[in-house]
Amino acid sequence: MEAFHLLSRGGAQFDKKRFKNDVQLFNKSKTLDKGKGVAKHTDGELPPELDFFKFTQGGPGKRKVECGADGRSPHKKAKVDEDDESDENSEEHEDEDEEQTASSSAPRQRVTAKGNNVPEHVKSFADLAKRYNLPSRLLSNIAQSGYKQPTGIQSHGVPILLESRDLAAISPTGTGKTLSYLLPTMALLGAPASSSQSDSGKGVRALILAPTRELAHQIHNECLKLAQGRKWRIVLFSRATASTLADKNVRDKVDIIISTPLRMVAAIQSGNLELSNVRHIVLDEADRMLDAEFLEQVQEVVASCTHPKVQKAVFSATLPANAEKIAMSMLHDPIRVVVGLKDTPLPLIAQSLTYVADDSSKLPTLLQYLSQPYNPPLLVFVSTQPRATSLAEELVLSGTPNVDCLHAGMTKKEREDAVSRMRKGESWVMVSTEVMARGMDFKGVREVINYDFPQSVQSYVHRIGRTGRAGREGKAITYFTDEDAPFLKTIANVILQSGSTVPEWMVKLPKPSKMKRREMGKVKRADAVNSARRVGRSEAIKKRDMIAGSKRRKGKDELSEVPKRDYLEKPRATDAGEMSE
DNA sequence: AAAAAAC
Repeated sequence: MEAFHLLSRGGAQFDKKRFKNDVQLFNKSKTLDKGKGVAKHTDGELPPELDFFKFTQGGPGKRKVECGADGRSPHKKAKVDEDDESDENSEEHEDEDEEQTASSSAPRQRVTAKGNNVPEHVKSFADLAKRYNLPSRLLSNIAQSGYKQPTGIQSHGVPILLESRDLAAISPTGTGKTLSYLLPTMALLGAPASSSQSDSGKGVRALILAPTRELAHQIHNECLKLAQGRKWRIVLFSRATASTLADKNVRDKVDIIISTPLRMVAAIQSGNLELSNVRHIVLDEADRMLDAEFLEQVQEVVASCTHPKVQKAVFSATLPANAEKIAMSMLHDPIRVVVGLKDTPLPLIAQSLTYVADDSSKLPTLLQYLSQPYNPPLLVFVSTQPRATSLAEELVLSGTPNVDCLHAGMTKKEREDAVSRMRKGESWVMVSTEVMARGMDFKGVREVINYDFPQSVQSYVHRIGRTGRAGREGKAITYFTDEDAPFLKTIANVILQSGSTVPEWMVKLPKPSKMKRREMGKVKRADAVNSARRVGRSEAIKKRDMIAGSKRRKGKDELSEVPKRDYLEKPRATDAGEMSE
C-alpha cells in the first residue's frame, strides 16, 4: 500500500515483494491487479491512455499485446453487448473514437449507435461548429471551460441532439455526459428568451432533471459556464427560485430550468409554473429517475410539457433493462448510443474487495487504512444516514484529520457547505450515503471506499465512478462481510468485466438464492428500525468546525490541532470544472 | 432486495 503510494508520486521503485506482503496484510484484498494503476511508473507497460485493451471484454486474461503502434484493436468489430442483435429497421454503425489521438488523456472506447438515420459523429468541436453552425460565443465558452477534444459520448451524442432527435445515451462515469446535453440544448435554444432575436414563444424552453440537489447544482454551474456572455436565464430550481417564478413576467423569460423532480411537481401543482413551451427535456441519471420512487413524479413533469415538438433525452452510466424499456417508451424514434460496456465501471479504476468478517471489523480496517498513506480526498460510502453520522464521528474521535459527512438528513446549508469544502480540497475523508453516489464530479477524488456493501450493481458502478474521472486513474475498495456474501459474486463479476481481478473462488460462488436475499432483508430492516431516528450532522464534527473556524479567524494555520501527517499529500482542489457527467 | 432521495 505504501509502496503504491510512493510510486504514485513517482518517488520510489516498485517492489513486488513488499507489495505482495501488503496485500496479504489486507486479508483477501486485491488492492491492485498486476500493477494496474502503477503502469506508468513501470517499464514496458503502456500508460493507461494508450492501453486500449483495457476496454476489451473479459478482464486481464484476455489482454494481449497485438495492437499496432497506434493501439488500434484488430478486433474492433467484435460484439461485446449480448443484446446487440441486429434489427431490420435500424441502422447501426460502430467504431472506436477516431478523434482521440495518442496525446489525448481520455482513452478510446467502443461506441455503438442504434436507430434510424443515425447522424455521423464529429471528430472535434471545430467540426461540430462548422457542420451545425454553432454560435461562436458558445464555442469560445466551451474552449474557455477547458474542453479540448469531444469524448465518445460528446462526439456521437451531440450531433444526434443537434439534429433534434431523441436520444438514450449510456456512457461510463466521468466521460462528459453533462456537456453532451447542455451544449446541444443551448445551441438549439438559439438566443435567450430575453433577447430581441428570440421568437421562441413564452416560458421555459428546456428542462433538466437530476436525482439530487447536489447534482442539479453542479449541472447548473456547468450550464452557467456555457452561458457566459449572453443573457441566458438559467434557473436552479429551489423553493426560493420557484417563488420568484410566480411572477409571470419573470417566468416567461426563463430559458432553462434545472431541478429535482419533486420540486417541479410541487411548482406545477401550485400553478406557478407553465411548461407548455418546453422543447427539450433531459433526464440525467435516467435509471435513477425512472425507478419506482421517482417515476410517477417524472411522468407528471414530462406530461406537463405539452409542446408538440418536445425533444427528450436520457443519460446514464447504467441502464438496467426495465429502466431502458420505460425510457425507450418515452422517447420518439430514439437513437441509442452506448459507449464502452453498459453497467460496467471504467477500467481506469483499480478495484478490489476486502474481507472484513462483520460490521464491527470495518472501523478498525478503515482506521488502519487511514493510518497509512492514502490520497485525499477519500470518499467513503455507507448505507444509511445514521451510519454516515456515526462513522464520521468515530473518525473524528480517532484523530483523523478533516473528516466530513454528507447525507440528505442534513440541512440544505450543511449539505452545501460540505460540498464546498470538498471542492476546495478541505475535506480529506468524506463519509456519505447514496446521495453522493451519482454524478458528482470531484476531480481530485482518487480513492473510493465502499464501507458498506453497495445494494446494487448500479450503485457500485456509480459510487466508484466518483473517481477515475475525465481520464484520470482511480482506486476503489469494497469491504464485504459474511452477510454480504450472497451478493459478492455479482459485484465480483462486474469488477472482472471492467478489467480488474478478483480471486477465482468469488466467481465460482453460487448465484444468490431468493431465500438468502429474504433473510438479508430481515436483518437489514431490523437494523434500520433500530436507527430510524432522524439524524443531523455529527456533533463532533460541528464542534471541530467551530474550533477550526475560530482558529481560522485568528490565523491561517488551522490544522495545528490535528496530528501532523507529513506523508499525506496535500489535497488537490477539486473544482477545476472541466468535464462532468 | 433495500435504503436513499425527492418537497
